[in-house]
Amino acid sequence: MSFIPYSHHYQRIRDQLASDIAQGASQADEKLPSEREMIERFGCTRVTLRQALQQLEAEGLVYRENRRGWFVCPSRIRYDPTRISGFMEYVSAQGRTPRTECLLAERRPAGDWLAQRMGLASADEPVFFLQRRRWIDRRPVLLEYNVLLASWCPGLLDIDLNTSLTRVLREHFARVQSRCKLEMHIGTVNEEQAELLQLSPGASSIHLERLNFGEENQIVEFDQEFWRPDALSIVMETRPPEMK
Amino acid sequence: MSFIPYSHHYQRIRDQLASDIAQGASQADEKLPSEREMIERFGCTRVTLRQALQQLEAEGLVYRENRRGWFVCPSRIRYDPTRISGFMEYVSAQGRTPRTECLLAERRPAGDWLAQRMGLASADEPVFFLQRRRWIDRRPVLLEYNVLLASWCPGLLDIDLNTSLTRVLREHFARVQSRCKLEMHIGTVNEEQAELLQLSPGASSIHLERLNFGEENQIVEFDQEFWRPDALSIVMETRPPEMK
DNA sequence: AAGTGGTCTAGACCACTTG
DNA sequence: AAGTGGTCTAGACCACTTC
Repeated sequence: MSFIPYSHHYQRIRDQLASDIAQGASQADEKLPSEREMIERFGCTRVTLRQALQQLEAEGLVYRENRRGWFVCPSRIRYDPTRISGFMEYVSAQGRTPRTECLLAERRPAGDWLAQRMGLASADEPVFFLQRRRWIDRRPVLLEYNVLLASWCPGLLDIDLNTSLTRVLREHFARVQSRCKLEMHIGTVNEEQAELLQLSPGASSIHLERLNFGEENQIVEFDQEFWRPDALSIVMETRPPEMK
Repeated sequence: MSFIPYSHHYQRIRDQLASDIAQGASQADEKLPSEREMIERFGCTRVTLRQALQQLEAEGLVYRENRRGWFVCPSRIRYDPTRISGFMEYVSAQGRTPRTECLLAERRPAGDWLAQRMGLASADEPVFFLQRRRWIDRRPVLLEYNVLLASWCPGLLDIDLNTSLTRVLREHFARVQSRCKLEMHIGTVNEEQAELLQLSPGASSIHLERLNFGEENQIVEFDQEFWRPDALSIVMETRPPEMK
């Protein structure tokens, strides 16, 4: 008898589910059978099955909706966070259906934390605060918080924001951003964010922060983005730093 | 009696461990007590304790070394993948101790896959293939695979590569790279990679691919990097695209 | 109302690391 | 040799979604 390399039960289950998906037995965004159906098929306990599913989740092959079940991941969206082009544009360009939902839009004083982050002279400086949720096809993939200097785009709140902010700024205010500073890392979502993204509490996410600069090289916007980690592939091209 | 919001047992355990860490009861890279000690302290089963630890792992507060136990995460290294400056430089600059270990360095034909990826005329084009492991303080955090056009830096293999590749190219070959194309996403490591990074099999990682261009804007190098996801914060600054 | 996923218990065995 | 973490079983209850 030939030697068969040892592999754990959950690994074999993972492999079977992965090959089901690869062979197209399940389509993108399609729901997998219930856990109790799957443990019958694989002859294991739920603990073991869930270990296999969590592995596939980390690989970006399946995703979970809180208490709703497991689904097959669609392919990733390619996203260049250094480009000014908006979500609506690049998702459409990749043959998918984007949707933007404005959850909150208000004027408020910046406050200490933001004033420091944005280099404002006063914590009373008025800003617009937006919270938006963005979808690709059937799935919410991104929670976005925008903070804009109110003096830079007065009257922003009178405009429909369930769309591309880039375009609104360009068309209503003739505003274009020049450069930005980015920071990103892997983290988790809090309870509120989990609910909005239909994630299980404590699920992991890609956290992205951006400081945007305006025409005179002043800070005009501060963004935070929380992405479902399986939803995107981050791409960018650089040019060499210019000599001074 | 006031209403106390419901929270799960594993969440309370998470909170206690998190506050232990925040208060400095455990230092960076210090080992936590064994799981069996902790379940005694918390009065739960190992399943529940491990759920709490996996949550903290996703947050980047603790990390795991396969079969060795759980450790407290040190702070993240800030890394700009668009900069040419090397690992050794920016890790030192942040007050940490970097180490580079060259695991493999050989000359070989590019092969079909790489030839296409790098836009080479022939699959026989010779390249140097390097595999290096990089450490921060006591911990391996990065697995790096470099493929360099042999004609661009002949004799590279005669040089000590347990150091900064950037500096070797600059000092021995007077080579500087101009721009690059980046792609990154969240994924998992395979078995070999897990072992080299002392990760549990199937652990998640940040996967980064880079195509580097030389002086005449030709592709001269293709890299892949696999990072422990808790080890870094990716930062970058952009300039606006130039008008044509 | 039925079924689902999320949480949890109380054990067990094994391969591997540590002393 | 002892102890550790990784894997796994066979259940259970509950909150929530779906029908």
